[in-house]
Amino acid sequence: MTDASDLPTTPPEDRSDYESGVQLEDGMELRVWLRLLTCTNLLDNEVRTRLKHTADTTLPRFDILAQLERHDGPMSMGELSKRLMVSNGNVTGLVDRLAGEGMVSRTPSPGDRRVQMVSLTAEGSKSFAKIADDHRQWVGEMMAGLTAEEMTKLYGLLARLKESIHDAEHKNSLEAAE
Amino acid sequence: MTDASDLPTTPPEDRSDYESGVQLEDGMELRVWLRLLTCTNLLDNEVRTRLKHTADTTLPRFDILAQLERHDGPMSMGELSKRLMVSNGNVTGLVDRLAGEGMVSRTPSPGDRRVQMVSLTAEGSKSFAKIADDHRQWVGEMMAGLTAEEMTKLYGLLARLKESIHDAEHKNSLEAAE
DNA sequence: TTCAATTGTTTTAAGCTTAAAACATTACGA
DNA sequence: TCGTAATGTTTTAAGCTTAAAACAATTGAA
Repeated sequence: MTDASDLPTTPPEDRSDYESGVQLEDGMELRVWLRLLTCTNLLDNEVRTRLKHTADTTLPRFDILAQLERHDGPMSMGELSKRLMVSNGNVTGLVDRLAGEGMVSRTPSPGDRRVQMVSLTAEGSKSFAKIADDHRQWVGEMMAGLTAEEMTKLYGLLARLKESIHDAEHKNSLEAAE
Repeated sequence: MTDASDLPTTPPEDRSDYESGVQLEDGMELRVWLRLLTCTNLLDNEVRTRLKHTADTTLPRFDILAQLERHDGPMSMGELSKRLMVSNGNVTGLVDRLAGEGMVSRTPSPGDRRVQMVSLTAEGSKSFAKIADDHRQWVGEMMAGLTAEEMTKLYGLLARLKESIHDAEHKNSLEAAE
């Protein structure tokens, strides 16, 4: 647990604004995209920074703990990889580090000797609970400036965007298949 | 330039949906955040994939070319680093690779022997123009499902969110300074 | 039964990223 | 002038990420 004296004396530079380079001729699509990127990165960087300062951990490691907590019981490496939607090799490395920190433990599956089962240790579970609370609070703070109505509207528009992207991807893979 | 036969026969897995793990008790803020992350990653992954397939390059390298093109003339490593809002060491590596590909050239500054000036080669400039066009088109395609009105609303709400995050950051650094 | 295909995991090579240390050069004050 | 502080860049160490190769174990068909 780092105390406040470890924090930088000057606030970290804002490294998240992709909009500064918008050109006059750029269309609305590009502007929306860049602003989306800006917002996501502002939030993402803030969460990563706080995670580092308050819990000395990282977002990918937190994500592993979250999956294990949710699943409630040991999970195989492959299952973790699928749920987190990252490569197998990536999970191997992350679990290595978490095991080194005493947050998770690895045991070979009794049924299938290829399989490694991963589970939260007591410490890992305790640590996760604390971090998840903090995380929820941080995100709440960052969005405190929006009214409930604005959040609902934003949520809806993002759903529309998500659909639109999925459609475009689908069209694209049809073209590629020709 | 890779041809279509290099594309995977099965579409790449969707590795971008962070919303699958939303819990009943999660608040609206967390939901908005996760959907924001989902949309950004869908777009981001799609752009990176297409960049790789059509131009065999990466987003960070494209960003460097974009800065150089916009600036219209040689730029120092430090200036690049500031504009891209990434570390100096990062720029060193990226420029190394771009120079290896013949996209940019490095020349020592005549006035100050510490300074390295970077400029686009003819090939780099040509390559950038092509990629930038493609990029604009891709983003357009992904947002094609939104009406102009929806895009405007989304743009506005994201501005509100951006403000809200900035406010929260400001508050947080005041607390840290106590 | 045997062996080839499949499945689960780790390793490797490459790239992106940062912070901090190391280096090189310039600026500036005593 | 001299030496120290500041500035610009690169290097290093560490972590995240992927794709592809390597390994290990299991499955299933001949």
